[in-house]
Amino acid sequence: MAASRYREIAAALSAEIAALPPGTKIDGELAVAARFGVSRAAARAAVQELERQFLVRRVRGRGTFTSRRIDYPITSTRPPSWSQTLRDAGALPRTVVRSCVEVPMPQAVAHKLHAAEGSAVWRLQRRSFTDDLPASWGTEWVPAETVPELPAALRSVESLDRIVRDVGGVVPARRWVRASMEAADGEVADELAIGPGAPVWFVESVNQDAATATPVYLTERWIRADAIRVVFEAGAGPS
Amino acid sequence: MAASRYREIAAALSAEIAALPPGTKIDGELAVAARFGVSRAAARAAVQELERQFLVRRVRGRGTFTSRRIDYPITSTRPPSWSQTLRDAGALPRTVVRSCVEVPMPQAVAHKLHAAEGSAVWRLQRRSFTDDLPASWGTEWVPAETVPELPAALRSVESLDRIVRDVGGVVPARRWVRASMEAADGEVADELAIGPGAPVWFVESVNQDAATATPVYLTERWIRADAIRVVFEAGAGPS
DNA sequence: CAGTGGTCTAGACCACGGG
DNA sequence: CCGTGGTCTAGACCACTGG
Repeated sequence: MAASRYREIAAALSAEIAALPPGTKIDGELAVAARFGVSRAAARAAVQELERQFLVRRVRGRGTFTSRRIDYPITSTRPPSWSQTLRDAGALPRTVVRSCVEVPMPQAVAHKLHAAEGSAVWRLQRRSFTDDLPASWGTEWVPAETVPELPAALRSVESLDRIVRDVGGVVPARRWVRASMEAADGEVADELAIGPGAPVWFVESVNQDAATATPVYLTERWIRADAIRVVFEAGAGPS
Repeated sequence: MAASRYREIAAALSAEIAALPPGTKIDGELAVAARFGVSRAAARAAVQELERQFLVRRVRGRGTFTSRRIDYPITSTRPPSWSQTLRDAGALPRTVVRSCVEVPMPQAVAHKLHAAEGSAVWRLQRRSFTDDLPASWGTEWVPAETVPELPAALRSVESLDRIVRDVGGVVPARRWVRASMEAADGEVADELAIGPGAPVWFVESVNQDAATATPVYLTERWIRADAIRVVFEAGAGPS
């Protein structure tokens, strides 16, 4: 079963930090090694165990900190807004635009949006943070006719959901969504500041106007599994 | 970036094993250490990297083997049959009954099945294997009136979907499903033969009769994320 | 600059599985 | 019995962060 020193230590630390608020700095590897009288390698194994269980987050040069996962529910009823969903969960979302350029719509995107291939579309690449930690990275495809001045709009409002409501005059709702868990590879791992192989979500979503059922925009988003607890729910509720 | 010896080794091994059929035995830690001229710890780190990326599976006493994840799509259209879904993906599913007892229906289950609390229900606990490797473990709740002789039926047929079709005369379809990724804790880790903290799915599903829309049974299932690639899809398809 | 986590070495003993 | 992976020690150097 457990019966290994580093798991005992992990369990002890786990109990200690359970009540601490997220973001609290806790003992590092050397401190744990000294306190429990083990080598640094064993102490490291214990702290890595906590990291695998999403209980702590470690940053080289800074230290080890208590952590929590933010719930991110994906359902047909909830509006597909990253910022709103995270605020509802009590987190502080922040989104940084990496690039926003107008390009001819690729075939694959046109197919999903029921739009004409080659028509003008904004390709928006953004990184999102929760509580100042990188959590998500990906691309949104917004037809230029829906929001002609997207870069300008993004300077005052971070939420794409809000922009298409206010400027485009549509109410986004999920039309189709697909999600799976993957191991982060090179580019994704870099953008999310995690090691390669760390678990990440890949979520693809086509959003439509609630009134007209017309596809409005497409998102392709990678999400850190240690930062966000994606909960997928579909069908008639159990109640 | 990468720039560490063990990641270089992991990348080299990854390329080597890419073409091998799943289940092929490959070099162990000592062999890798000798071949690349590094310590066993570095070789171990490389092989663990491959394990995190779901490329190999390691078993103490036996060795390291190439691996693959089986796609397990969860959609409203596909029938909620574990065995059929896995066979469609080209895997060989096998299910072993751990226990099957008739109990009074708990309140939480009754609520989800729209049934009377305390009425007779089978509580079926099973483990499932794909290609003879443990992949899933969990509980199914089947009202006794639907399948009065469930233990007898299970002796000849493994698929619960098939049994309720043939004996209960209903056609199961997903009514409601909820899924999230968690870190395996004690009991789950034991049943799935993985270390604590390994990534696992928790999938809860209420299935109903396609014709009458009456809830038929409830499943609560833990799934090894390294063995099964769960893909959810909801809403009107992109095509 | 000191402290952190990331990597690495060269050993060691153990539990487990299969011949 | 031997080979496997799981755990552990006692060191070491490095890259990165913060003051």
